[in-house]
Amino acid sequence: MKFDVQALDKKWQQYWKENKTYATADDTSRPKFYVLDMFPYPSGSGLHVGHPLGYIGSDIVARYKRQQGFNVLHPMGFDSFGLPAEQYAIDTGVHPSESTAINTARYREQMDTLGLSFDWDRSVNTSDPNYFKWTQWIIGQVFEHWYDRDAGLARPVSDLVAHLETHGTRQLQAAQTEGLDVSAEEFAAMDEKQRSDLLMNYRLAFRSVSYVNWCEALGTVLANDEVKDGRSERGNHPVEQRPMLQWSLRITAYAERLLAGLDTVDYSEGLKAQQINWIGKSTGALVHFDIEGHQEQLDIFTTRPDTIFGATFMVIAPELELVDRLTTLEQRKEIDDYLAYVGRRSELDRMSENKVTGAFTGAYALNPLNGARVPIYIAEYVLKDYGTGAIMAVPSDDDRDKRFADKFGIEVIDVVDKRDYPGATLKDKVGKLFNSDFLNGMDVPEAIAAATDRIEALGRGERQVNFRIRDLVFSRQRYWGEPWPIIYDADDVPRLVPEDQLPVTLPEMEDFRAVSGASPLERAEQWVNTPDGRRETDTMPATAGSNWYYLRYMDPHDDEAFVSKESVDYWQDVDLYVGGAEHAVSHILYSRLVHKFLFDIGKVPTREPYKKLLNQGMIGGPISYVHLGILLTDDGQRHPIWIGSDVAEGTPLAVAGIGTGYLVLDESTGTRLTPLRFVTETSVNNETSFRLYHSSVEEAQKLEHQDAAYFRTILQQAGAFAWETDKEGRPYLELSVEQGKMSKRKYNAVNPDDICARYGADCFRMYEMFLGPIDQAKPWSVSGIDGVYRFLRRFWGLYVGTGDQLSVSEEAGSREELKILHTLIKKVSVDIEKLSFNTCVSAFMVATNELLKLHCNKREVLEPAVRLIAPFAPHLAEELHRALGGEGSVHHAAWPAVEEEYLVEDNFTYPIAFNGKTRLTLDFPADATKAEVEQGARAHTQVQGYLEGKHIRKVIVVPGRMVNFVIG
RNA sequence: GCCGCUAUGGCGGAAUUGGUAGACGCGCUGGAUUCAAAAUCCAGUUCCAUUGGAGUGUGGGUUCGAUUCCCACUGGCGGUACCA
Repeated sequence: MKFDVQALDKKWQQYWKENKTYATADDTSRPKFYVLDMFPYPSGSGLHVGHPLGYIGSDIVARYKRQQGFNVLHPMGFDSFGLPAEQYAIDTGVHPSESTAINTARYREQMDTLGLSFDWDRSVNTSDPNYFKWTQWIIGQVFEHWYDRDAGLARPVSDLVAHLETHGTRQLQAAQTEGLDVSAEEFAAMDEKQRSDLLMNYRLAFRSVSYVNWCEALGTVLANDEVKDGRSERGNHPVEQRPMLQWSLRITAYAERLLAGLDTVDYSEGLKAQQINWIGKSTGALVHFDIEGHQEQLDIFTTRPDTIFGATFMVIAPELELVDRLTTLEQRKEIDDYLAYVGRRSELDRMSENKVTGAFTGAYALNPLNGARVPIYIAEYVLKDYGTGAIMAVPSDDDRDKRFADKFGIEVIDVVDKRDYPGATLKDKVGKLFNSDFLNGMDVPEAIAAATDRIEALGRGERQVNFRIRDLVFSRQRYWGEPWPIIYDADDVPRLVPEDQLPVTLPEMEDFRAVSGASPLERAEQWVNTPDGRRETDTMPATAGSNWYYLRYMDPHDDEAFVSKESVDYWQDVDLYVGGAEHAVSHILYSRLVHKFLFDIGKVPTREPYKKLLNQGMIGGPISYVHLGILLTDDGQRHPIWIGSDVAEGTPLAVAGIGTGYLVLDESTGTRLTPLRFVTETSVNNETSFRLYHSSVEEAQKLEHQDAAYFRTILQQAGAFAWETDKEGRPYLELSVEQGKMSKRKYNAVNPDDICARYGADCFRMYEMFLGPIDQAKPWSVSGIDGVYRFLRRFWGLYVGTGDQLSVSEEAGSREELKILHTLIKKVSVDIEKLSFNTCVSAFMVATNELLKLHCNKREVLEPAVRLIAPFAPHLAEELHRALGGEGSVHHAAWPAVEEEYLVEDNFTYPIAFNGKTRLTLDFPADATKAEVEQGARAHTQVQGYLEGKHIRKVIVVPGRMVNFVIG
């Protein structure tokens, strides 16, 4: 038998596939363990070395649990609906289903190459009609339910109708789009359409006109998490806010439960914090202000009702309809001008320049506590979406209000005395109230309660909890997604497609382009027009399929339900979920939402989908390309500079030898930045800088290249750079290398296949684990993989002699050898549980080195070692296991048990410290008493040398730990 | 700004949760083997000083003893941002 990694990989991968070694049994007698990886979107570029990090980690856990006798569910599937495949189709004419099938096959092949133990018979694919039938079914259920705040759960819409028939909206505590007041009589008088519209106000999947993120370039609306810095996450296109009629999911109904549930799950603090942030709960009060000369009131939300006596003006969001009604004749022009200005400002403008702007409406509100007359302004710093879209402004205790008051010359009334809290900022909730009537002398927290009590007593408001989270916009004007299972009848009443008619599949189309907000599906006339009415033409976002997929794996071929009751009762939830932190907010939050909904309607037995979540760290690649940017210096000069890829325009920079300024558009090329991609050839592993030679710039210019035009500009401007000369006299620039996320776009992706082909899958797996803690970000570097390869060869060498013959002896292992084995068993078992895979690998190395030193070849020691390494190096372990005569696959062989007796030490080596500094070590029997150790240590000649001429103040002896002499 | 994570040799990282800092691996140095190279094996490798000292981003503190706990900073990474 030879150490031929390529042959071993091939042999055993083939065997596992043919024998379905990793098939999950429907054996409910054994305890279950569910290890799940976030399924990938199968992009055209395949896996890079960053992907497998999590897959390998979860695979190790799956194999370990399997060997421990758990019935392990470890599936993999594909999130195959989504924008990129559609965009690719538009660009190339290849149908998304075709490109998806090709990419999926490639991913599967790459995963098999890594020796991952997935049960492929349970694989799911979100664009498969047999799968999305159930995505549509679930959304249909969401549509058929409303949220009862009294009961704290989702209830069928039929219950709501019953309530409306008897009580109208009275006593209805429902999550709703807007507060409505309808009596039972009025409800009874409504026709179908009116009722449908009314119910829409309460459905958990509902249609409404609201401001949404519209992306012109993609021709679709986007969810908040698909927008980064005012641009689309996919494609980096500008996004604007537009009022549109869209489907949404009422996630706000679940905000409180999504928050509370975080206490019951094992997620990292960082991840919990992100979710908490996103949900954004804040407790305060809703206060009604009268408006002078108007019937209606101005409602505001504040977390600081205590500062109400310092409210010297009100601000409302420019978008509110109220603005128009409040504006006086004299102020009309000013307000109209301001509204026009706001209309021109994009999200991007707002973010990049944070200016103080606003306009006075001419109207006045009346302070409900002291009747003070306060002017009402509009300003863009007040957001229409948060709270009521209006605030009482207290310039004495809020930075933004202060800036506004300063600019518009508005009075400031100090109401909180913060002299006792030096360093406290305006917003900190500390200090004593003054200038505040009945609140005077109170501390802020007390005053908040007192002010709220008074406001409630006067009927001028009530306590309120506000959330930052917005309802989830759930329709897309795209082709490649699940069609909404809705048909509008002749009266335009939306009706759910009955279950027996699901799935609603996509029509075949030639051209998927969305035209000005109209879904491409609208052009599929035959498909749209059904005997029952017109089909909804919007599709669902990619998250629709991914937020419940973990349930489908439990019962992937069920035709009767998305998951059978028996299956979900057995598998319950995911024990360990592994995936990238980039999905920390959206994906996890949305699947928690859907899970809670399914819990409410009795379809799942657990309240949370994922017990424990592990975010693997990103493996960065060196971004070995640079950009040309233009630095506009403070003196108005423009200088070309080299910058990293992540520097955005407008960034202030200080460049040595040039000066300070900020980055501007490269007008000569009309692009934002100019990428230089040709430097990738340079090996930049482990370097912090690399040399860009002038000659390579010239060469690149000659290439047939999409960026060729840019290179000319670069050469023209190259003179501005500080070229240095190397030993051979060639001019070069010293450029820094930055680490960044691997992606095809950045030309820094490393393909795992190449590494597996060269070193074998086992080596690749162990090397990725050896890189460091799995949850930490780290740069990819191939240096060091040789060390792991050498280790595997040495490990192999324990079993197989120089003549490629098995050289294992049946002789009993020595106590020393068995100690090495059992130390290893303990270390690896504990560390896998801790998900500390890097230390497992080094434990294997240590044990191997020690056993080699002892020339150990005893079966008693080596046979269990094979079972230990099996989760890490499955191919090599399987080969050795069979060679040793093992029955069946090593991956079903029992995990070795620790025998503590071998770990007991006769002696303990005590560190002997003087004033805390360790100077020497001494051996004493492990069971020596404190006094014995102290006596023995004092008697030692070397110790006496240290003690000579010194006064011993104290001796600390901790048995089994250390000895410390405190001397002076 | 706010939130979270993080900082240890030339590099990736380890340290039983307050008890021998630098495990393991890379790299480097020297040696063996070889005609030679690769591969392999052996020894060394935190820094400074020929004995001894210093040392886990910085400054303080608690302790017999601190990489670990507390306080105040600084840098890096990630998230988020007129959220009232």
